[in-house]
Amino acid sequence: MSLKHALLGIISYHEMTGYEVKQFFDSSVQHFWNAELSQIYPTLKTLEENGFVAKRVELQENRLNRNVYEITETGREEFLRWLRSPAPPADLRDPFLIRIFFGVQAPVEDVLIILRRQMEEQQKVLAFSETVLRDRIRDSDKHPHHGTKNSLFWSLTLELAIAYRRAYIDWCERSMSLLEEGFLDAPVAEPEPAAAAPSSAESA
Amino acid sequence: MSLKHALLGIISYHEMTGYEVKQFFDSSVQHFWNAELSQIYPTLKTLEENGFVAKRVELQENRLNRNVYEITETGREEFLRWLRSPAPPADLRDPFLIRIFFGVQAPVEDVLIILRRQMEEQQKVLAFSETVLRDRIRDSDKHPHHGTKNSLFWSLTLELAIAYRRAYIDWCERSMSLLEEGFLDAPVAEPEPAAAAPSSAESA
DNA sequence: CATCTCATGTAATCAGTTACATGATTTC
DNA sequence: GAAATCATGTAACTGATTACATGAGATG
Repeated sequence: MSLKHALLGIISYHEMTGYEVKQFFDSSVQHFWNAELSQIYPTLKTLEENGFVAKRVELQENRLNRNVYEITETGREEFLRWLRSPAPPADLRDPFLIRIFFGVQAPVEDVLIILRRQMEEQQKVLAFSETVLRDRIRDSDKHPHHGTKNSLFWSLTLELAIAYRRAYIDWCERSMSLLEEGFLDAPVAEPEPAAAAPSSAESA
Repeated sequence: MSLKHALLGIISYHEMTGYEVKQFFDSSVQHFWNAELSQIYPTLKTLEENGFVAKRVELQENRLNRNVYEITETGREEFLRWLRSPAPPADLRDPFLIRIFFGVQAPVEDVLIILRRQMEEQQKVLAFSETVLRDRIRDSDKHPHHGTKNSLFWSLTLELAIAYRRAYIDWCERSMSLLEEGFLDAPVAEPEPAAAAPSSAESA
């Protein structure tokens, strides 16, 4: 499980509560990873059982006590071991491509519509990455626990995300052009005058 | 769940057993989706309960009977409805990027090593996509159930996968260059003559 | 004689999301 | 007075993988 190691990595910067870990996720690695609090809390517990982190309870008045986790020496070793261990290339798992794959089964116009919509969504994500997220990294230089070197690695991950979105958008454009060409070659959807009105069934 | 619709899409070509569906996965959509038999069989069952597919049992001698599934009219309607419905952009979930993100915590040489290894793995996937998979599409034109139009959509999905791998490889190269430059700027890992030998602990 | 293909499933486990439950303090 | 922030968790469910179980026929 990568989450365990992601948590170790985060806590290795400095001690943190589960809640703070979640904030870290939302403000920094959210473009390639995410985790809910309901997953973070139990994972911290098992990490503690494994001896990779140590818990310290900070008593508070009139509100829930804070469980502050700190990385242990074995935790740090385990994290570094994992960091250098080989990672098989992540496979693409994209539900949108399922739609495209079966595109013959719908009118070309409809496929063009979903392609355009997908492109727009991807553009939104890209825009967000290129503005908000990049600025966030720039600002992080000023903060403690996040020196310039650290933000170099942070931007590397962001640049991959950006490259991916750009490639996706380009692909949408190329696909739309191709389909428009193909549409001209074989105008199946046009209302033909005589006979054989192709109704829904038995196209297989 | 996308699997349900993927199965509907596959079965909409022509009736099939669960085993054949798995073969279809392995030979055509494997570059962006996968499913195990242990997931396919129960899913076909629920699809049947929903009335989207109909099961017919083909008796066989001396071996297990074949459960052949055929799409129903409602199944086809549901599939087309889903096909045109909007798909939110898939988010990148890449464990390798977690390693890079925390790259400061390891010697630069080690990060360069994992980057190179990742690049090589991505190149293998790319090579496979550009040879085997492309050929497979070309050959599919001759087969029944898979006309030229169908293979157009098939190649579209493959081209996205290829574009993604290429972008990934480029990014690996750029990242390695950047890190090599940065390494020259700040040679932290070099054996310094005097004092302060930085041993493992308290770097946070 | 071993391995692959055909053909079906169940059980256990893992990873992740959504919903539920609680409650004080701060900000708008 | 409502909503967001801080802070903890559990329970239910979904989606996917791995392991288990069975067994005939074909290929090498």
